[in-house]
Amino acid sequence: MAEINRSNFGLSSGRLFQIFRDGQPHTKAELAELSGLARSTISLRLDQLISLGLIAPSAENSSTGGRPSAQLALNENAFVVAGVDFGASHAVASLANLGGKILVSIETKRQISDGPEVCLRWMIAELKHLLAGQGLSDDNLLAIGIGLPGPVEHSTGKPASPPIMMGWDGFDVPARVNQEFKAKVLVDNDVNVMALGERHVAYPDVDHLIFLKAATGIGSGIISGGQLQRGAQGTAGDIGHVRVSSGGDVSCHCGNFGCLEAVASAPAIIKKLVAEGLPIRNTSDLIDATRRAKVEAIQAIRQAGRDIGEVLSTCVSLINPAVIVIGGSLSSAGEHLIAGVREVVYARSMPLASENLSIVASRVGREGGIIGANVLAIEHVLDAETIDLMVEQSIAR
Amino acid sequence: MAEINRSNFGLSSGRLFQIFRDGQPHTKAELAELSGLARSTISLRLDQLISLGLIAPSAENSSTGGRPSAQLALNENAFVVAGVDFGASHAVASLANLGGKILVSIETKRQISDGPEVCLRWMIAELKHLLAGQGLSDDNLLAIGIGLPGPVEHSTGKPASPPIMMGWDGFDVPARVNQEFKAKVLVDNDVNVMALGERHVAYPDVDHLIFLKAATGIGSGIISGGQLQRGAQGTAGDIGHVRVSSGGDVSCHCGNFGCLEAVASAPAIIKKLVAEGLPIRNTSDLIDATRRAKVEAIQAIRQAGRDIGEVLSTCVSLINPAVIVIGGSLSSAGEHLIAGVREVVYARSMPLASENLSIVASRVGREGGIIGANVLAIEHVLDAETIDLMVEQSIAR
DNA sequence: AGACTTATGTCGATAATCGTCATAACGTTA
DNA sequence: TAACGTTATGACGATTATCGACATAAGTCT
Repeated sequence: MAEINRSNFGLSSGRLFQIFRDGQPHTKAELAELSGLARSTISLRLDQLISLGLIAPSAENSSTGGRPSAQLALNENAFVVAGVDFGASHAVASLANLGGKILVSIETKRQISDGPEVCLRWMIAELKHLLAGQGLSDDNLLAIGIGLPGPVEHSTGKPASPPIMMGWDGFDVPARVNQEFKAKVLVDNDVNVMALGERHVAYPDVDHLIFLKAATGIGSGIISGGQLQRGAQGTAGDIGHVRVSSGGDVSCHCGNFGCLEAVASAPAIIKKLVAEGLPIRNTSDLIDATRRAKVEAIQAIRQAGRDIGEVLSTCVSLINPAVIVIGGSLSSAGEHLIAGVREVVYARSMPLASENLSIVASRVGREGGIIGANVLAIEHVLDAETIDLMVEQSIAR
Repeated sequence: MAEINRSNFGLSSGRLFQIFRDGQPHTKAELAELSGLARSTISLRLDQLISLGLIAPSAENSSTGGRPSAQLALNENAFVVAGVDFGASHAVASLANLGGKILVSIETKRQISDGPEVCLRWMIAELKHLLAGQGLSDDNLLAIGIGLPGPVEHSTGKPASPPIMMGWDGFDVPARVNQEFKAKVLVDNDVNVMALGERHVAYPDVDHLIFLKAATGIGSGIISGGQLQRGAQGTAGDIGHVRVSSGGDVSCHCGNFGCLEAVASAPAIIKKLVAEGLPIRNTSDLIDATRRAKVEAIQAIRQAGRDIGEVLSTCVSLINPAVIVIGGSLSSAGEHLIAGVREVVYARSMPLASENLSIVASRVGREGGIIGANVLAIEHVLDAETIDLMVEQSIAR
């Protein structure tokens, strides 16, 4: 019957579960030693997690002379989460398993400036559609991660004075979504979300990482001390409007002069090249030009890299990261952008801070947004407290 | 009211104790409701903490119609910790209670370049002396916090390639100290330590704070997300060698050009004023000159403030702090330095990041170092795990 | 003084955890 | 193939930890 196993002391089921988040299989004996609890107690706890589906037997262990130990591992397919990435003029919705593997995704052209009601209605309809396509009900969806192109107060899920998101300011995104899904809703800045995605895929063990996105705008997501840093108002990492030396008195749409974004963003570079007579209309034209080894384009990209590097060298002094990842559409232009970044950062940084610093191109690329959005959701779902709550509820009924 | 907060289940004595770290008195009923445990269980836990001396009855509560509840609060005098602050040419050793209140301190002129053996031997002798003066034995000292003027790998307590600390590179400070004291030894950069001190005294509830020290050198301590950020190599916050626009090709002792420290540090300002013919030999001459309203000195300090502000404006974009504290000997020069900082930071920062930003002078001043060093020690002592360990050991005997 | 209210400590009841033991599952050896 | 050694597992009684109720203490109010 419903034995009430309240984990009052020591490791609760949820905290025990954290051990499995590395994705590796573990034996009961191993867990018992790690936690200091008796094997029989561990068994009880694991039974709870197994009955929830979160843990499942994995490949059998080879014998060490006696009965082989059963291996248990995280069951990535126990539930699904959703990851949604809104850009300025596009949107992607996706479902992923608990391992962060994208199951399905769908992209559309959609203006963020259409406002929250329109955008979120699209998202909700699309998620319901994707769930149905996977043969799942709404209850299988435990959390929804959303990336938005502007500052977000993550604790409440409300956008904060976003410059390009008309109608979104202060809109209670989780409340709106929860009218349709009871899943937990996590909202964050899109660049923060991309930082999470990059870390999840390529640098799971790095605790100090800066992700820089260079595209129409320039922004960064900062992971320091293993945690995403959001700052007091949720604007941490907003480096697009830092003044750079080559900025001079170039005016920026923010109202100031000489901002990084005013000289090194895709529109800024295009504007400059057009003034030089090159027939470049958009970012993909720009990328093409660098692929065709058009000298002016390459030089412009490289200079943008130097400008970005100037700001990043300050970041290196401040944050002392182990890895800087360069992403965004501009980074598709081969190694030219990164070469410029490296040139300046390594010239300007103190030896101790730069000797173990890697400056690399994004490995996940365009998928970083939705992967990160899913990671945002997964981190909530697999949190010890969330798991403890699930265990409790499953005992209650 | 009747909501049982089970997420706090598994509340060990150490974790229960965390509630008392606010220094406020609490009643058993309050704790029981907060933790979801029965009052009788709470009583058992509290008995353990009381027998350790960590908790003690405080002022009686006024009755609300029935028997008044007994109030319990953190007993700040249960143990002592030590805080030691090494500067380039001076050193301070102190003892404090668990509330961070300095009990005694002693200062001396001492060159850090004398090396770790000489400096630490002085420290050990002085601490033994101070303890004896308080009528305490070595066992009453639970932890020692040490601030050093250079980068430190906090996890190991070893200085990392410090520029001005000859002989300290890689020296195992905790191991040396533990030859004499069994107390836990925590080592960190002196500016990080000052940030902790400032926060403890003046901004206990602020989770995003930057402390800037402007003196012989320029450095900063960054508290973000409630935690001191140390970076991958322990050099986070090292902003003295960020290039500033007014730096031009002024050479810096680090080997680079145009560093903030090369134009806005005390020696840099003095050098400039001397070149203008003013009779200024050291920092206190400089401060005096500003007190006597010497225009050249005030202008130089204000310009230093602008230079520092230039770097801090980038920090604001990156970290999005709620408070920036300006400390160090240069900040003693009235409001001139801060005025320069404010001028640039508020001009350069985005509205959302600056509307709730305070830029203020250090309130603790010279004592910040030792207070912070003690806080470093206290944070370890009052940590849930440390307390749990103490409880366990007291049960064992 | 007596009724009422609220906090506290005690103690039996109950639930959670532990430790032991019989058993299961494997390899090895006779 | 059977017997034996080895190691993991589940079950169950023993042990602890926690809970909940109750009697009592210490106040206020009438």
